[in-house]
Amino acid sequence: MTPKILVITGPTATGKTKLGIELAKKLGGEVISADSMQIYKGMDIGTAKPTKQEMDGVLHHLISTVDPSESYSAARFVSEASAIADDILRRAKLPVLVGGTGLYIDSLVSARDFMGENEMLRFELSERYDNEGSEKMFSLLSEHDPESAAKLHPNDKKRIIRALEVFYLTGKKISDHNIETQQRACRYDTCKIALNYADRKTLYEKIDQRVDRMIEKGLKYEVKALLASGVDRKSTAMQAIGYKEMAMALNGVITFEKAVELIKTRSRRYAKRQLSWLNRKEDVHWIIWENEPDYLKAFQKSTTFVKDYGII
RNA sequence: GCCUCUGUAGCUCAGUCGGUAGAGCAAAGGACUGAAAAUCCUUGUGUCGUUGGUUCGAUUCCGACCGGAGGCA
Repeated sequence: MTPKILVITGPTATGKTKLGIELAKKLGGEVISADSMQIYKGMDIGTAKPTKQEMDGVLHHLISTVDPSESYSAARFVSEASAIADDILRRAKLPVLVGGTGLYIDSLVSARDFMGENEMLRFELSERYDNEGSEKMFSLLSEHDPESAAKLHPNDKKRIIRALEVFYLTGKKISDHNIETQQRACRYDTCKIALNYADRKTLYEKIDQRVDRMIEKGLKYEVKALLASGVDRKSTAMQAIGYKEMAMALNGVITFEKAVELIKTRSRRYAKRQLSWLNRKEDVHWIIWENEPDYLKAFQKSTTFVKDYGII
């Protein structure tokens, strides 16, 4: 029988962390973070990691486990998170997957695997893309893997390169692999709960407020420390919203005020992308806040979802 | 008080030698299979400050008025 797990997701600044902790506490669960940036050490304020107090005795996994100089990936998340989830289940507890990184969540629950990589090859392909042009590389992909090419735009450098990388590395088409994995049985049965605000404006206000709070808490100094420790500007960790902008401000490229403004608009756009990812999922139970989060109500609602699902 | 410049999309601005308008940013929508807080695609947004006049027709020309900026006193 497929094991059952609980998933708490939604766009940034909607209260996933808190609800996740409440539910884990009451249901005898442990939290597995599904967040591509909370995974990094030393990035606490800007990623809104829960503090020890906020965790309230609930065990948390995959937070601050990776050095910012390393680059994490969906593939690595799947292997680590599945091992942890299976261990939690073995101990007869409930894994509560909490986070906003949709690709990580989907990849984990659908038992997706990835087709291997070769950094050197990827680098060469990237060079060729820049030198020979997008159209050339796009038609190259059309030759080897027309199905993938049909789904991509010539400007989509990242995906064109990945598809070519897979082809040159394995001789197989990434599109075939994708179709095959889609037909595969899921690793977990999930009760998915997603949080959001009824009004887009309210969501954006909450995001703005949260950014202001991060600044107050000293995001600037966190980024300063990170850079001082030698983290590369181009590292995946430094692509995080809040970090790249603050790094630019510290470097004098933009003003501090401009950085704050940029962090806000990019966070809003990020939330929009998260929503567009989630909106096409049909198995999501939405909990919609009117103006302020009502955790008591959300907790009760979630409990009924979980019961209906047969998790408890 | 007088003179000059100025008022066009949410913002910054372009433009129409008179035939009701367009860029960037913001925004909205979408995609997403080893960077995903990443990356990529698509799309608008208007009483052209108000009010008279000239004209077949005014956002465009002329006048007045109301905002804004600067200069002279």
